[in-house]
Amino acid sequence: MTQRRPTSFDIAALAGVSQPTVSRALSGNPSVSDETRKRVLEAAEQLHYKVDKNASGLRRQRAKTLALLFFEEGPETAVLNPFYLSLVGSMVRRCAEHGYDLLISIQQLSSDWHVDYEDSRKADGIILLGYGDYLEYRPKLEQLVARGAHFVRWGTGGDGQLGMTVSSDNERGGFEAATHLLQRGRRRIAFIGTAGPGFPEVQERWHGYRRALRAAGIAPDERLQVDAAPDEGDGRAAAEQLLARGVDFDAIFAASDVAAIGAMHALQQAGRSVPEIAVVGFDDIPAACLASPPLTTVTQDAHAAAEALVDALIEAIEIGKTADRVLPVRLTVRGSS
Amino acid sequence: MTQRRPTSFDIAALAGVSQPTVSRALSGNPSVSDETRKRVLEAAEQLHYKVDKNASGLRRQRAKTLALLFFEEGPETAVLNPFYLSLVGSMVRRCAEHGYDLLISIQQLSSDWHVDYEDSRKADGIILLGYGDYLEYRPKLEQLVARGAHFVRWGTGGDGQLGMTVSSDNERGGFEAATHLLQRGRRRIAFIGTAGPGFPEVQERWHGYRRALRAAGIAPDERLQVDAAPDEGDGRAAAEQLLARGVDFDAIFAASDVAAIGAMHALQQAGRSVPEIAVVGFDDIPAACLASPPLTTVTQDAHAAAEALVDALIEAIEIGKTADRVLPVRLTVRGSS
DNA sequence: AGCCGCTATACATACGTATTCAAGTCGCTA
DNA sequence: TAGCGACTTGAATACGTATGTATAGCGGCT
Repeated sequence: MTQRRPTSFDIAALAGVSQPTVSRALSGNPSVSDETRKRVLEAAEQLHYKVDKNASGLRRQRAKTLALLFFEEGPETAVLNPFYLSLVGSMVRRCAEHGYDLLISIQQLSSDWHVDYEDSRKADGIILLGYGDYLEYRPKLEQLVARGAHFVRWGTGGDGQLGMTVSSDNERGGFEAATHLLQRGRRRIAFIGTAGPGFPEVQERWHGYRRALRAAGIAPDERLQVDAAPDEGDGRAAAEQLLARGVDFDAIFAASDVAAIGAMHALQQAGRSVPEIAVVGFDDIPAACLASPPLTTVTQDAHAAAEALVDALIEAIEIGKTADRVLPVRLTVRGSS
Repeated sequence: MTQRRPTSFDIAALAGVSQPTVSRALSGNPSVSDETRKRVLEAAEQLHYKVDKNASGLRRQRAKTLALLFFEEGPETAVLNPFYLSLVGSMVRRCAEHGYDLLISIQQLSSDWHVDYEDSRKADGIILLGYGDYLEYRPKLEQLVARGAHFVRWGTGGDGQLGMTVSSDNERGGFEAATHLLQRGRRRIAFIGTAGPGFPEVQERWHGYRRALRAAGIAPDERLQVDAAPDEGDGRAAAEQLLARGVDFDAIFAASDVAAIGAMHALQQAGRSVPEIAVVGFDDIPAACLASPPLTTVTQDAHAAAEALVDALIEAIEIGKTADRVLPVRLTVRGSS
């Protein structure tokens, strides 16, 4: 009943050739004649033959698989950042175009996450996605580098970062968001987000924001900045804190959409109208246009980001070429500003 | 520099035993003495040894990997349903607890998606996630069954469904949603969602909704039902159509959160206040509490769903036990009703 | 002493593929 | 016609693990 799965030997027998020829024919080796290749392909088709991934991986010492690794703070919740999730579909597709599979994992599963995939040959390279404190992970990244592992991170490039990086033009995004608010006549623009050294992306957005203010001749007011993680509750709390401080403000630029949405909720709950106090976010997560009013935000092109990450990693694996990539951002104006 | 990756032979040499003993020690075989096992584990630790997944998979004819397959309608967009995405984190964790990896894929990549993973031994089983027309996929499911493949679907159990199924108690959810609206004094409750035979979950929710109406002595009015896919645009269009029909209604029960949110937008745009026309959704996607007003909805426990899917599949693979599972739902009342 | 049974380990092998090396065929030239 | 290269194909082998079978050690029994 459950007949044995066909092997390359079965194909060989059916096509009247030897097993190595089958392997060559299927992998596109040019030394196989067209005539033979055709017979082999037909036989393979007929028996529903597929190359055994384990055997193939064992023989060539390569898994043809990438690992996608979420490393976020936060404990058991397993609620992943929506922007990252929006990358997943495009990543899978891109991997498939290159003939790779995509394994998915999250941090904390094993304290050895950083080497597990490489060591067990589950994956040929790792895509790291995570806000959070890079400093904390630095030793692990160093270990990856030391082992010659291939990996890309989404985040911030440049200055002494470890490994390859793909990122949005965060500084530019911050600049454009703030400039937009200035053009809307806002002068007292609050910033919600942790601009500390552990969060380089946020810091860059903050730099862009300040550059815009300076360009408009406005001195940044420290009382208008509140720390907040990319999290609805944090955004809400940040806005409440702003209100409690009693400082005047007519706009908010939040370093993430989820925080921006949380802030809008707090404002509305406090009886403040939102387009009146303008709010701009960053990311353009799917939920941004579901908020009400729909959130003006700095759009990161998720599709391009996903492809850039995959392409960068595969290039590193296959031809050893490593180069950071910075993707353009664009402002998407909606109802909240 | 790049020293060769250690194999079980290296561990064996270091621990002063043979290679098979290493394999047995690491896999917990009880015939290895504690003393020996300890030496082996130490040696493995010392050399950073990890079992080669390809070799192991080849030998045991099992990949210790599950494939997660999204099959949704819609073309290139690669925007995946938020409820499904919210399952991912918990699935990964559960897989890891069982010692499995999780591969991710989307439909359309290959017309052979339904057999690809099995045939190439990439995965030992498949988790299928997808709304949409089961009828269309039925032949592929039949092929999976015919080949003795292991798979679970999220959706609807019962009556002649193919393979194993894990689902929410959709009928109950529909009943509770409608009952809640009735208790809020609503009498003319519209239903947004395609209750046709191709969408069994939606149909069950619709049945529950009608049962609640009947229980309250209300005759369902066909003009209060509008088709809509789980999609913001469709929800918006559905609400607009309701308004255009000129039929009176004081509440909407939408078969998905995204459609519900779309409907709220349409209502608000038309100048209708939302808690006044009450809206209830289904799913409890992360964005549901970000909407404004926050959406009352039927909560499906994503964490439980994820674990049930993984557990069911692994049980089928490892001990051949197959049983459908139905998960309870609960109503989460928020501002929209 | 001789034998049995039990435990802990070693030996040998198979999983299915990809690749190295050798060999065969053919056409062509000297 | 011998010989040489280009082009195809086949034979042999290695990848690293897990497991069936055999063996060594050892205590207890008659």
